Amino acid sequence: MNTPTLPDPATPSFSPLYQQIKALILQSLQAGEWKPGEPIPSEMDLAARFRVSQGTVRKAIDELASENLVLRRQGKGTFVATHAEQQVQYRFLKLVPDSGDTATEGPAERTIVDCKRLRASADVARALALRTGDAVLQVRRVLAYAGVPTILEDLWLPGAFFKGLTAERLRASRGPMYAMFEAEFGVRMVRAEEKIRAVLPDAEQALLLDVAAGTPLLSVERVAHTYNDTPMELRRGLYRTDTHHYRNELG
Amino acid sequence: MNTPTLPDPATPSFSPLYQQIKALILQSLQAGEWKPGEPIPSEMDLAARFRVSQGTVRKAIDELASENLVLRRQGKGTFVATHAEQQVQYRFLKLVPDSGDTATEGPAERTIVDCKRLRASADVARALALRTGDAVLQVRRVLAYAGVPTILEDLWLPGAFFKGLTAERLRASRGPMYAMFEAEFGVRMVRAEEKIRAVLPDAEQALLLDVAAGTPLLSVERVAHTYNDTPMELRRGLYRTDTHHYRNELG
DNA sequence: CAGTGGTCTAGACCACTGG
DNA sequence: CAGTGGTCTAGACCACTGC
Repeated sequence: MNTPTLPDPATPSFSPLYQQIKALILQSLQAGEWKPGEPIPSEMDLAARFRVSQGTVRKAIDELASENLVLRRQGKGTFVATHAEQQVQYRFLKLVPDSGDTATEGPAERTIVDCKRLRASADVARALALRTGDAVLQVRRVLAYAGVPTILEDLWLPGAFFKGLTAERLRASRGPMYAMFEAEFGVRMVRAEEKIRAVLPDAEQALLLDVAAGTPLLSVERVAHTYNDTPMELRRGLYRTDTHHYRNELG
Repeated sequence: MNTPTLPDPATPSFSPLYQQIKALILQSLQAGEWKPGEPIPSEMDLAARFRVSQGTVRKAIDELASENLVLRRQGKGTFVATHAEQQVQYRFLKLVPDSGDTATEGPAERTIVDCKRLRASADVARALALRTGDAVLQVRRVLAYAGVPTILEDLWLPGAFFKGLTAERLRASRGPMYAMFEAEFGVRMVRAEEKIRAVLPDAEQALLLDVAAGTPLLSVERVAHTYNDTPMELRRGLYRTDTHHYRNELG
């Protein structure tokens, strides 16, 4: 399966079999051969399909599982990961109540403030790997916990992938927004990076979050990616951190 | 190696061989059988020592490596992880310059403001799993980049483990503080969790960071742990985020 | 009970490092 | 060149799930 070439330290020209198998499975995931939540073929089946041993398929799937692209369940099978999971809902939201008790808090009350199509500004275009002026969708929403507005988010999506997304449709959907993106638009967020700062809100932001003008807030700028590291969403969040905090684990 | 018991779903009473091997290796790491930066025995040697196959040792070490307790280097061996590594120095510091160019920035200029022994307050004691009133060491320092004070940190260490740590000794040490902890006190930080908020500085903090009173700052409270999840440091950082930001990856 | 993922073994061979 | 970690195979058996 390796292209036989002369040894060349500069361009490694060597990729283990299981990496090649992983790439093939990744292609099928990306092509939508198996839908989110569905099982992929068993290790034995995949081994037969690719003409390799079960152990090699296993190692390929191990990596996909460690990247949260796929979910193993002993005795049942291996399933395409989804943001609609009950267990790991809101995988990308790191804001938790100071009590730590995210269970008792319950889900956020969501208010869509705005949802409109417009042309990408320079910085939005850069973040989404588009050209300035390309069509983008802009959404603004507020999340409240126990009636207290806590998160104000502006987000931008490439218009080409989200045709037909409206404020009504956002309001109608239940559960995580990323789960809706999977079901309605076939777009799955797989990885993201965030830049966090402390800022002061402008007048409009202060009003929406119901805080005084001088209240320090957490600014969280996120770029979320699909497969292939394609950026698919830019999100700028403002978090109140008087009753909540951003929780992070360092390994 | 397994204690044979009747199947009991409630108390799993089953632990795979490689987990047991991992625990044994962990014990040796903890006991200091191999020092930070040193190689541990080869997979073959460990397999012989524990009377298991190389593959089983391999899987045990794989997990230790994925938890950054150990570092594999093909052709050379497996080494006890250390904070003194040139590559991954400041593993736990997530504040980066907005340019992203951490290389050109160079190391921070460090100023030890204060270092004293005192008795643990209730909240410090709780974080460090001590009793209120136990001896702790308190350190305050400022980190500056290109002459601009950017980080103000207060940190607390359990006095029992850091006998003889003084401001002079802190000033004398080069490189990451955690590397010094390893070399001088045999304490290795392995894992940490951070709670992040946006706050306003008090007068003294504003002075030390050379910012106006109303400047929003990132408050980063970290609890760092050694092996066994023993908390060994409480650190409260204030970060300026006008030229830097806290960078986080979501998987 | 059959089918799935999970563990364990033994052995062969490959890629990388250093002397 | 010998020694290390890294890959790959084939086969046996175990634990978990659902029918």
